[in-house]
Amino acid sequence: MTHQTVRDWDRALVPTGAGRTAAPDPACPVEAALEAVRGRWTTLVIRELLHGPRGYREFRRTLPALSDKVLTERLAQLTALGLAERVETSGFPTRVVYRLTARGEALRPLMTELYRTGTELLTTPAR
Amino acid sequence: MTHQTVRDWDRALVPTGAGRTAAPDPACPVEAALEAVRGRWTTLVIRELLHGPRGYREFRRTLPALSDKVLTERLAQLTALGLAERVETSGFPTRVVYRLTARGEALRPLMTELYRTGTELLTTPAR
DNA sequence: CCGCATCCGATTGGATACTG
DNA sequence: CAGTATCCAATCGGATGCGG
Repeated sequence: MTHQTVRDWDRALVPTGAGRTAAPDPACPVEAALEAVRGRWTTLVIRELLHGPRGYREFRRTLPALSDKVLTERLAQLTALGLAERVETSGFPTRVVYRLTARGEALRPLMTELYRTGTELLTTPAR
Repeated sequence: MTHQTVRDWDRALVPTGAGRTAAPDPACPVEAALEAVRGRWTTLVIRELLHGPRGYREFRRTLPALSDKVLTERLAQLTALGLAERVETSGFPTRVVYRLTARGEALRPLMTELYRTGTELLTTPAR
């Protein structure tokens, strides 16, 4: 067996070179995924969007303690990442909704896994 | 069909009451999972630990840009959450290693999923 | 109805120097 | 070797007030 730059355990855990970073790097898949759910309230906003399109005031209703500023920031963040989009209906009165893009739907398995892992952590005592 | 407090989509996405929070809450599984991977360099330290036990200087070698301060913080954080443990061998010279606990091993599927989702996000164009 | 602008206190993490 | 301690700049997020 010849020398290999990539060891077996390395391949299993980080299949591509992008995962073997020596420092935080936006090109690392793990960083990219975390970027999408980063910040307080972000996963809550995503959860709402996973339930379906939502108007601004619907967020304010289901997440009462979320301020205008942070909500605006989160929607801008998700929009900038191409995970959600702002849709303005052409009727009257004009209605604005935010909805997940196909890209945003890619977060569903991650959210499920976060939920599953978190449940495991919460149910198994730390010590 | 009678009225239900919990709708079907709700059950699928957030199986238990803990997932239907109206604000950020440590008791929410998603928050609990994110707490474990929170902070710059954290997933990199976890990745190293998923490869096996590591000494302090091994971290400094494989993650050269990681400062003493943050490394210490991350190891303390993971230890406090019961995800890693500090093991001091009784031989001479004394050797110190950090290794994942059984609880910490629970993060492996999450790391894999973060990697998978991130790869999907990086390979599908935002627009 | 759907936000944006500003202020400000708290948290974060990098740089640097020091210790058992 | 295996960390601590201190300082500081940047980021984050809550409160409040304004605007199309």
